[in-house]
Amino acid sequence: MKYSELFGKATKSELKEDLSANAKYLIKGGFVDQLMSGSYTLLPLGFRVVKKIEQIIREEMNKTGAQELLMPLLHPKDVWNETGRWDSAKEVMYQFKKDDKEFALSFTHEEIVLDLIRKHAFAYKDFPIKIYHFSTKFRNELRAKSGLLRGREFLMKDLYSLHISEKDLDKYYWEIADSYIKIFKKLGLDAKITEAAGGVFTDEHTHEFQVLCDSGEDIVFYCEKCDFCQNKEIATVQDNDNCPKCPSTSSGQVGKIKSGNSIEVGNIFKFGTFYSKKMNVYFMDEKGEKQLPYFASYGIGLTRLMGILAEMFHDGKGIIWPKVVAPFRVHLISIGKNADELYEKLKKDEVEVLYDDRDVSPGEKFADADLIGIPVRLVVSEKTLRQSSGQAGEQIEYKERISEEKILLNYEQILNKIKKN
RNA sequence: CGGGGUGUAGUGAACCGGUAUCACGCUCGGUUCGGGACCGAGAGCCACUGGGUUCAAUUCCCAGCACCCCGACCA
Repeated sequence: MKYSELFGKATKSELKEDLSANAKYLIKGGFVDQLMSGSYTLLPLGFRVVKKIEQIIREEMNKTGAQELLMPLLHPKDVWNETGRWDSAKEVMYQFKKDDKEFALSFTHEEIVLDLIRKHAFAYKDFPIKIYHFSTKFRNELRAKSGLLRGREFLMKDLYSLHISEKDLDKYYWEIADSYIKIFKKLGLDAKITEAAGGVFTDEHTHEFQVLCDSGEDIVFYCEKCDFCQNKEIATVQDNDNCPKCPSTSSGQVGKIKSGNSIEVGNIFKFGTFYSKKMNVYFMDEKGEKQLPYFASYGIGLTRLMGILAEMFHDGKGIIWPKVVAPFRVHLISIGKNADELYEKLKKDEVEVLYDDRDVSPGEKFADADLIGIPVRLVVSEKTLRQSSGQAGEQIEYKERISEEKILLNYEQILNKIKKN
């Protein structure tokens, strides 16, 4: 992609001081544009990041045997009345009337999934069912804030699974928990599985995936040694307590409880047969008897993840994207002379490259490259050309966003470095 | 929903009871070209909306709306 042709470029404009870090860098870098409070356009650059996150999640979901589909966002009132959530969740749900019919914009899909199941699955042989989609969620947050971290409209991956036994549900539930941890790890995030309250989803406790982060709005109590972690809202421990989960037999082995701000990056819910019963979802078991399937749902907020990554991985100059989600793999800058040839070569070798071919000053190109945060920066200039004389082949300056070190390499070396990881 | 703040050009700000200024950005020309270059010329704001006070309102007052921050609440 030639940067000159990209829609939604970085801006030199000053932004208001009180913006959260993720909003500031994502807006300044040309990743997103705010339409209204809690609602953002993903500009081409931001859309690429979200698509990368989506693909990582998709691959992990598919590995668990889940199947992707796409469900509607406009829902009739009836289906929400079946579980009583038309009323009980009306605070978060956008509800409206049109031509005397009542609708809601989707804030989740449990009811929709169950309606689907009762029309398409009847026998124990049809289970387990694991279906997911990526789609927009609308939630009437009392207060949208912190840029992409809490919006009223955002992208989410939601997975729903149905099982013929609690045991089978349990097994898959923890498989997904593992899968989530893997996903977050790939994104460079160390997420803690956290016991939490279920909100409008369930009265039972659920598991959230929390990432420690100063600007997070949740507070978690966690063990410094093991994976024990509880959300403050239900916490049974406090700072400096001995961890209840650590083996307490050998003294000195028990971790202390610490607390910290955190951001929720995912959430998994076990519903048992609660919703199936409300919605009359049954299957025939081996004995020909009607049974209620066990149900669970699992969510990850994609746009929130992009926000968290920007929030956590930046310096004073801009974002520092993890390689796996960076909008491009390489940021190519030309100074003085054009770098068209190198650009074409990289494209031919299937390296995702953003080529800043604009006729602007070197300083501006460097500043924008730092702001956009692509992992590798390549520079072609008279200077690198001069330094190439006597070398075998043309030398190109190579610099990683995370480091200050600049080195000169030839094309093959650069390709190796990029392809290596 | 309570508390606080802000609405003036694309962005950020200034001023003022007599319809508006600056910086950045943008356009054109020229000079530049390794860390947000320089010179010159230009375009661009019905001052959020509605009402009130006044000879006169962008300015003062009231209401509404929007956005931001704190809180409550929530994935």
